[in-house]
Amino acid sequence: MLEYNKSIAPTNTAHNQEAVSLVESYPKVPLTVDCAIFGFGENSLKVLLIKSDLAQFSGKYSLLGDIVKSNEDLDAAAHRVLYERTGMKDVYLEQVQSFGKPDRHPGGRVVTTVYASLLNVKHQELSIKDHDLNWHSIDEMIGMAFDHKEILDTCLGWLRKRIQEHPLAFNLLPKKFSLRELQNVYESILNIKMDRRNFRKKFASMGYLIDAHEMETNVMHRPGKLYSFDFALYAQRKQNGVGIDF
Amino acid sequence: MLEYNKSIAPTNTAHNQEAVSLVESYPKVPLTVDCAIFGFGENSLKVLLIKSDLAQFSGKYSLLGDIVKSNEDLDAAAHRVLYERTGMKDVYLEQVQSFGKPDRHPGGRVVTTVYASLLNVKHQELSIKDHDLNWHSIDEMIGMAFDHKEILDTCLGWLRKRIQEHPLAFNLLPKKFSLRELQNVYESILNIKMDRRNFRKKFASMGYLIDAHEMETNVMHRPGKLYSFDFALYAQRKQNGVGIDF
DNA sequence: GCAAAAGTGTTGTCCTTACACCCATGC
DNA sequence: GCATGGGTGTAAGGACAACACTTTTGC
Repeated sequence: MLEYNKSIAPTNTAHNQEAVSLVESYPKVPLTVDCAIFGFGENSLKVLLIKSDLAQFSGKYSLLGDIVKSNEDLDAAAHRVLYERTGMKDVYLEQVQSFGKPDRHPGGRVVTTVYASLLNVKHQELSIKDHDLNWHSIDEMIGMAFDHKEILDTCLGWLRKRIQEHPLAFNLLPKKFSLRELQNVYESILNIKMDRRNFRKKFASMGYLIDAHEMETNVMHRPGKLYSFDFALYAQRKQNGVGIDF
Repeated sequence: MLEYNKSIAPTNTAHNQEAVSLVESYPKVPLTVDCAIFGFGENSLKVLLIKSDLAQFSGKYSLLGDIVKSNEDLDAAAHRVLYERTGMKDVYLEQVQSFGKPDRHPGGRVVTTVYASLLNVKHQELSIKDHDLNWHSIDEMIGMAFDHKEILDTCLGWLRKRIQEHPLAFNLLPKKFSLRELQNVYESILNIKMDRRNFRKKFASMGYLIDAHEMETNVMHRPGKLYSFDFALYAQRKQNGVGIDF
């Protein structure tokens, strides 16, 4: 699935001239990517936002976005935005949806393809601070530019669904984490309370947690054991089609 | 969620001029929509395809697509394609994903936003027959133009997942259907066999099936009862947030 | 010693699965 | 009367939810 067909790369033939002429006749629209960059810290889910460029949206916040270059893959554009804004490479990124209402941008028709990205906040302290780039707690509703509130709501819905079916939580945590931290991620994102014993049993029975043989430090209470997630085992089981729940 | 913010409609102010100038500086790309139109008939899942326009893809098939007009909403464009190709309005349509590899179209850079659509084949007999428009069984792999094989695979994955969580099957069936027809839809799409008794129990317990007090006709065996799906009840329960499985 | 969270098992309920027999209809 | 699918119930197993007490550490 999703195998890329390399046989369609342009060649200089009569056929190709026909195709080129066709495409040249197409209307063109400005295309952007926006990234909803989620992170987790201080026991709550956060999203990275910048202050809007436009005077019209003065004081309002927007998602991290940029134009798609004329010969750039959409995924590549999203990774580039992330790199330019935060300095991070090799970050988990997934396409969520495209938004194309004709009046969603006050400057005219702009279609945007939205990606969601999950970061470990701790690893991001080096980030570039242009445009008042900052983490904002999801709960505090702040004024947002364009249709970015709608987009963020869509991404949050996406995240809530995905985290129950895929091991996304581990992209929001350090490599080694305690079970309490893991549960906090789920509770914050889903906005529910979960039973600690059942939560631990569930993850223990899945068999993806590797005991790091380390303990928490600098906590004001009994320290918990640290674990890491067995991404290799997960990939292997997924490949084998063995029934997995997430 | 997904509430549309009407406050951003263009106005003729200095602010707006700033935004307009900004958007005018953006690179522009050709944008299309493609529809993977699924239907169900003769006990198998089908997809509507046309013969490709391009000589380069002579004999190959492609999804139903068209350009997005410069001031057209993406959803509206998809509905328009559907209407122009099949004559149908008010059809179930959902955005699946956007594809933007720079070389996916031999004529140059074209980004496409893909929608999946589910039709009742029986209702489509009036359809326009341009470009050799025809239903093709999903199983028979046929040569496809562009990256439409990849796109179709993505849509099929989407459909398999969605049909287990949402009542999409009823968009592929007549208003009144037998439980066997319903089960056939699930079995064809998921490519599995299901136990008839458990299947019936499951749907009976959900409470969404309305007894039409009619029987099948023209079948070579004992006729089954016909049911319709209680869309109103489904919408109501969904609204109330009562825990539902699909 | 007190506050705060770690760690741990059992029980009941519900959902899912597996499975077999008689019935109604067309031919 | 035979072929084809319609229609039905039960029992076992697995997953999930509810629930309380002891332990370890920092202060």
